[in-house]
Amino acid sequence: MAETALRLLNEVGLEGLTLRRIAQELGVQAPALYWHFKNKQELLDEVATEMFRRMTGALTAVDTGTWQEFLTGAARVIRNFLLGYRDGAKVFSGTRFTGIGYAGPVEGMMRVIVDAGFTPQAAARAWFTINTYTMGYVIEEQSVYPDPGGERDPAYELEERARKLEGYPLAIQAGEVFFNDLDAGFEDGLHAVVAGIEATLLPPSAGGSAGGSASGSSGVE
Amino acid sequence: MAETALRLLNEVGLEGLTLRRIAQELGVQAPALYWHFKNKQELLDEVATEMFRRMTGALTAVDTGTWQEFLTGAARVIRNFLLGYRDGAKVFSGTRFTGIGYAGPVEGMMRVIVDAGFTPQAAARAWFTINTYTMGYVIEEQSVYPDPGGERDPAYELEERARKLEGYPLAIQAGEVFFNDLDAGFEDGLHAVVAGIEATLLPPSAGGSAGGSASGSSGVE
DNA sequence: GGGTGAACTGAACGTTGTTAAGCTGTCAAG
DNA sequence: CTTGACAGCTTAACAACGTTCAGTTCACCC
Repeated sequence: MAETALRLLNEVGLEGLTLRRIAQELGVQAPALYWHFKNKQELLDEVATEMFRRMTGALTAVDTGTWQEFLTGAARVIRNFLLGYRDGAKVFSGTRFTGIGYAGPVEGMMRVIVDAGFTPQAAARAWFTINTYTMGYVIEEQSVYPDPGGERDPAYELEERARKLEGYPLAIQAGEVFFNDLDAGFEDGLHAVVAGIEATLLPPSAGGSAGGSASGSSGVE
Repeated sequence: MAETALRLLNEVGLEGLTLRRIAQELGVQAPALYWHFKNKQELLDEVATEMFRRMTGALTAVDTGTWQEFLTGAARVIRNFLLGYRDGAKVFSGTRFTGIGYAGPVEGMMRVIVDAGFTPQAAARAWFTINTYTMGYVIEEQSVYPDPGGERDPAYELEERARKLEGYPLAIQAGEVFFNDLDAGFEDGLHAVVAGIEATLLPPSAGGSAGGSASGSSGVE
């Protein structure tokens, strides 16, 4: 059922994923879904959980040679999976997992990082930072390339953009860097984040340099 | 009008921001809005643009002493602004700017980074990476703390979480690190990203170490 | 073979984004 | 002064959405 919704997601997108459409796909009337879910959000949570379930297979197969290889490998797996579903990143980021099926995989991944010499706290920060970057990147990416393997959204045509931004050469160039080679862009940012984790979160004992914590900043405007 | 919608956003949230509600706030009937906007998405684009407009003031006032100070300062400004609006990050990430008002500020920020010794390409990557991290972080953050200055969403209660995840100590600890001190979490990740940018994107001439580009990876599953 | 409960149907409700057609004022041109 | 154009709005309505509720079907069990 979550499987059906997930398959449908790629055909109709997130905003086309209505309860009536899902029910139709199941050969059932819409209100029948309420026997299985409290509301639509709970259905979406189940969809996200199913996505994560499918991820974990590839995720536990990631090379755990060095922690750098592991983190970059894991980030690539996550990105590729999210890109595999229409609005994948949006669905994933907007929902909470159901059940506790995620606990095992999370524990395993944390284990790898901790065994590489990170404190549990630093490991969590490292993992969260990598995840945050990956999710943020794919959300942006999927608004430029809305469907998996499809064409660029016409609103991002670079020539017209360059024409409009005449007089702002760096802004034009920035746009071209953003929107042209998204694979390379992800890799560059990923390498930066991993290098930064080594420089600021890995305790000195394990080959890094510093291992500080942070200050606090707050207040709006 | 975009100002009205933006003010309303903080009262009713993104899902409560209906056309009828906005119209009511303006002392007008809902279809009147269609004289000014093609559809709701265009209205939301205008809202996001207005958010950015308000940001640029604080953004151009960021200390440009070193590029590190500038990037961390800019990231903090962006985060604080996004946190200032309910669902701010979601609104911001789901919409494209209207007009070309953003071009000047973008050009200015790129200028700062380029003047610090980055190639235009590396500057764009650096800026994009910082932005991606910040957006990703705040999206996650605002799903834990939905309204500005408000309380944590009850779904993220840590004690109950710890009870459910008994037997997965690292997963429990990871959750506590995630959800407890989000200011410190942002700062830690931000410092890591900045340090990584220095290590991988800043050309050797300007005091860094490496300045490589990237490979390509692709394919789903 | 009557009862129990899971799984579903049919009809309906309130709300949403959006469209179409028509009304009201302002203001310049004749 | 009238006329007409046009910006800006209203009223009415539409299809589609998430959701609720009362009732129906069907399998299984004592």
